[in-house]
Amino acid sequence: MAKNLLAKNKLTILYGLCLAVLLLLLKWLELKLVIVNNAYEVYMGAIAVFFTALGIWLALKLTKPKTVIVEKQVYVNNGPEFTVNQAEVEKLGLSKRELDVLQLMAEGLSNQEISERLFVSLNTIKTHSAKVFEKMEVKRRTQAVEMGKRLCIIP
Amino acid sequence: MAKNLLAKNKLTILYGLCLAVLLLLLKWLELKLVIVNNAYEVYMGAIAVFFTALGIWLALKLTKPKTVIVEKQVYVNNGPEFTVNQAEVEKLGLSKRELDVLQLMAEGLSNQEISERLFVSLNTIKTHSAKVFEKMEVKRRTQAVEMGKRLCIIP
DNA sequence: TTCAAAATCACCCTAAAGTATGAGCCCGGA
DNA sequence: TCCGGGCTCATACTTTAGGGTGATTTTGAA
Repeated sequence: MAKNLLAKNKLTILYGLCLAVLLLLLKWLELKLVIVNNAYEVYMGAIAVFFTALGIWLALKLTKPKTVIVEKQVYVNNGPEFTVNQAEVEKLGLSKRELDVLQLMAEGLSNQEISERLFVSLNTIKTHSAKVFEKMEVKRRTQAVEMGKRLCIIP
Repeated sequence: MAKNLLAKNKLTILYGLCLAVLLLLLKWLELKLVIVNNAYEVYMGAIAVFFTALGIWLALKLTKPKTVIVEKQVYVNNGPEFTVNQAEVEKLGLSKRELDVLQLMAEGLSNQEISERLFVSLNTIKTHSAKVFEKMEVKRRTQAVEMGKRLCIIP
């Protein structure tokens, strides 16, 4: 957010500076060189071309790219032998404790029961589960368990 | 393709016309009105602003919208075919509707979503789920799903 | 040592899940 | 015809889950 504003301000400042420099240049030309009155149009044209280019450049720089989300199917094998898919765990960024909570969730325990099993408070389990849901991009514990099993994170 | 070219030419012509008109206007002003020499900068500024706007407009009109393709992975289970363990279902005494509800539960759906999927009210789903829990002798939906999978009642 | 992430816990509030009870409708079997 | 089971829905209530925020402590890596 802050960076974006900075970038925009940078461009605005740059733009203002360009204008100022151009005007100074014109003034200088007016004072130091012989300006034929008939050459007005040339200057006008030059300015027009320059600022058109600047406008185009600005537009190209400032327009946000449109994002298109393409779903890519990934097939998951769920053979009889279970081994924790460590790669998936790391990809999701799940910590040890979060994984513990997810496993106990998958066993059908309530948050209260999980907290008793792990010797921590109910609030702690709520925090962990919330983080799990956030990282796995799900809304409910049932979905988290579903996904966890598919990804071989839990048996 | 042809239409595209036509459109581009149209814009180019329009652009050229704009420039010509502007120059004519300036010439006219120069000839017919009193132009204070000190007002140069004002005209320059006006031209700059106008052509910058024109450039931005041109860029926005002519460029194809920038697209960034983001691949989102969707995990799909392609395990061996699943066959319902009918014997277990009968042993538990689960009705067809109760089995439907259990299956959708296993997919991580909320009671609300299940009710919408089956075109019945939320209360009906609550009744079904309560009966499922009673028949399966579990306390929570997560436990029901766990047991259902173990008994091969659901995939 | 210092810094960031992980882990812990609390409080408040809303949403969802689950419990209990009652009731109406439909269908197939006794 | 009557009965029971399955399915539907409702109301009222309690419990659990989940969201949001903020705080403290622990710990591991730079």
